[in-house]
Parts: sequence; structure tokens; C-alpha cells
Amino acid sequence: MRKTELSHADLTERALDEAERQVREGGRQALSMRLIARAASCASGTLYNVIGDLDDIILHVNARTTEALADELDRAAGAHADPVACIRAMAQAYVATGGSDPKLWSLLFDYQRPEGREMPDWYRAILARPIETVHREARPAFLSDEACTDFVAQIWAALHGVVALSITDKLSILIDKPVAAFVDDLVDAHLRAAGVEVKTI
Amino acid sequence: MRKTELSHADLTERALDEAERQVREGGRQALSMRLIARAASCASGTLYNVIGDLDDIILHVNARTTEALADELDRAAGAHADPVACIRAMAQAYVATGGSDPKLWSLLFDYQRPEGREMPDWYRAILARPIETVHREARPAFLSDEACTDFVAQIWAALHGVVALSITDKLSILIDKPVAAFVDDLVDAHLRAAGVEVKTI
DNA sequence: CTGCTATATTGAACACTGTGCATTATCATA
DNA sequence: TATGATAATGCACAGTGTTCAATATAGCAG
Repeated sequence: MRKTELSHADLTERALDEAERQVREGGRQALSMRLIARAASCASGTLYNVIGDLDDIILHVNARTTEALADELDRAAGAHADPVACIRAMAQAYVATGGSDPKLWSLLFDYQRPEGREMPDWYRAILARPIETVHREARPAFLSDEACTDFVAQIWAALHGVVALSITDKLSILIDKPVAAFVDDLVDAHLRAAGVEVKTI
Repeated sequence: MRKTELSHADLTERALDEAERQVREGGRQALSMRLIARAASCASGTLYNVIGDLDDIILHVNARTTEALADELDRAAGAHADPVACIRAMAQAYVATGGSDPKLWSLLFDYQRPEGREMPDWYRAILARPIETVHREARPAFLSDEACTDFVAQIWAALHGVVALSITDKLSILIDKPVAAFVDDLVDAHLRAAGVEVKTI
């Protein structure tokens, strides 16, 4: 029973590659079980055995997107020693990554599990990864763990909002400055509110 | 040509009532042109003549949701004289309204027009309405128009993020305090950052 | 290497979907 | 009332996710 496990891993990868491609190009609407099966060279029924239904496939695509974000945040943080500089860089990395593949991000942001189907634990864990990265890097700038947690939660929600509005073309209703500048202001505001030492320009 | 115009208005209302009901109960997935037609007592083709395709129907449903939000913000603001109290009340009204019909709000937040089809101007105008309400009520708390605009943009994006995360069950990953308390903290932080006089607790 | 069983794969079938369009019916005017 | 324009109809088309009986295959005992 080893051979089938290997080929299952292969098939899963091919299927998710195709699913991701479809979403990137045409959003949730473009996802097609039949086309994924065709691209992965298997029957549609096989996808149900190996991965699951369309909801499960979406979950896996979202997991990939989240891990890509976590990697990007790690990269951004790695380039700076100062925690405040780290926070700024991570915020910019967040919106840059989000803006680079809007359709993929919409799937991540918007997707609600159908009622009666909870998020699996492995998925919750993956969602937590990028947040943990931010917390770890930001921690030295704060006096207590609680202060840091509150700060991270607020800035995370705010950035989520910025990217969501920006993707659906609704940020332009609020402001006309570029997103990057707006994000800088937003981060500044939160740092100031949290009482973190910030250089005034 | 008056009679048909009247019946068109009637049909539109019945169709949108049904569309809204469908979304409220089953989200975007539950929307069905055929079922809307059945409930509105007309053929599906007629909907295309009178309202448009499914994308147009979604736009109209979203317009209704936005106007309901604007009304709710007006109500919340009307109950307070002090601009800071107004801001707090409107923020709470925002998340309360958003949380009360998650599926309807997901449609409003997530919906992206298909490429090549811009948002019509009448829709952009409706989207701007609740933001204008917030700006008008918050204005006295700020020294300049620009300061107020910046504040509104930031708080609006942040609240959008909070509701979006809360709807998709992702806010619990960040914090365990109730949403209302989190929103109070968020508003406080923004007021503090903007240099508005806030009573410390 | 053969025979057999358990497991995996298949693809047709089902009940849907949005949308286009030729056909039919209805309305306003002459 | 007759006629030309306009609007409503519902079938046809090309898709959709998902199920499941039938088929093929893989792993293993002899």
C-alpha cells in the first residue's frame, strides 16, 4: 500500500496546482471539478476518493495561500533587526502579497465553510501561522505579552480590511493616496496608540 | 407605457426580495435565477429584460444591504450629541449590523465584478453613503477635514476587517474577548492615535 | 507465477445551473 | 378594430457538483 500513497500525493499536488491556477485566473467561479480532474489526468470520482469534494479542495488551496503569506512575512521580518521596522515591513509585505493575486486572496478571505462542516484543526493551525510570525517579531517592542497580542489582533484586522477593500475596488472610495502610504499611516497610528516609540516624520 | 413601468417596479421588488431571502439563508451559492423567477411569478428570461443577469441582481441586493447599513448608522448617530460618542455608537452599529446577517454581508464584502464590467456609478454612490454619514458625524471631533477623512478611512477599513474576520470565524484565532469589546478597544486606539480627547478608563 | 480478494478507478447518470433566442402574446396607437 | 412595436415566454444548450454500480488493478497467499 505504499505505491498508491505516493501516487495519491502526486495526484493531490497536480490537482491542487490546477485548482490554484483556476482560482488565480477566474476566481471561485472558475473552479471546476471536471477540469481539475482532466488536468490531473484522473476521473472526477477519483478526486472525491483522494482529496474530497470542492469544499475540501478550496480548503487546501487556502492553506497553500496562507503558507505563502507566512513565508513572505518571514522573509520581510528577516530583513530587519528593529521590531518596529519589522512590523512596518511585514505590513507592507502583507498588502503586497494580498494585492498580487486578488482572486486567490478573495478565496481565502471570503470562504465560509458550509453550515455543519467545521474548520478542521489542521486548517486552523495553518491560519494561525502568519499571525504567530507577526507576534514573535513584534514582541520585543512591547512591555507585556497581552499588549503585543492586542496590538497584533488590531493591526491584523485592520490590514485584512485594507486588502479586502482594495481587492474589491472599494478603497478608492475612501482615499486617493496609494495603498502603501495608507498602510504606513495605519501602522503608525496603531504604534502611536500602543505607546510604542515612533520617529515622527 | 406607464403600466409596464409600474409592473416592472413591482416585479423588480418581488425578485429582489426573493434574491435577498435566498442569500440570507444560503449565501451566494443559493442564488438561483430560476427560483427567483418562480417566486416573482415570471419567466427567467423576463428577469434578464427587466433587471439583468445574476451579476446585476447581486449588485442590487448589495445596494439594499448598504442602504440598510447607512440607515442603521444614522440611527446610531442620532442617539448621541457628542461626536466621540457618535463614533463609538456607529462602530458598534456597524459590527452589530454586519454580524446579524453574515451571508448577506459576505455578498457585499466579497463580490467582485467580473473583469470588463465596471461598477456602475449609481452603485458607487450608494457605497459612499454610509461613509459620508460617518464623516459628517465625526467631523466636529477633528481640527481639519483631512484629519477627519484619514481617521474615517482607517477606522472604516479596520471595522471592515473585524466584521470580515468575525463572519468567517477567524477572529477567534486572534482574540477571545467579545467582538464588541474588541471594537471598543479598536476605536479607542484610533481616537488616541488621531489625538482626539478620550476619557481613559 | 497463478488465483483470489480487497481496494481504487472509472465514467455514465441525475438533478441542477445561467443564459440566448426564436416563438408567442400583449400592448399602444392610428 | 387592425397593425406594428415591444415584451414575456420557455425550450435548448452547454455547462455544473456529486453519486454509485461496474470495472480494473494492486497486493498477497499458495
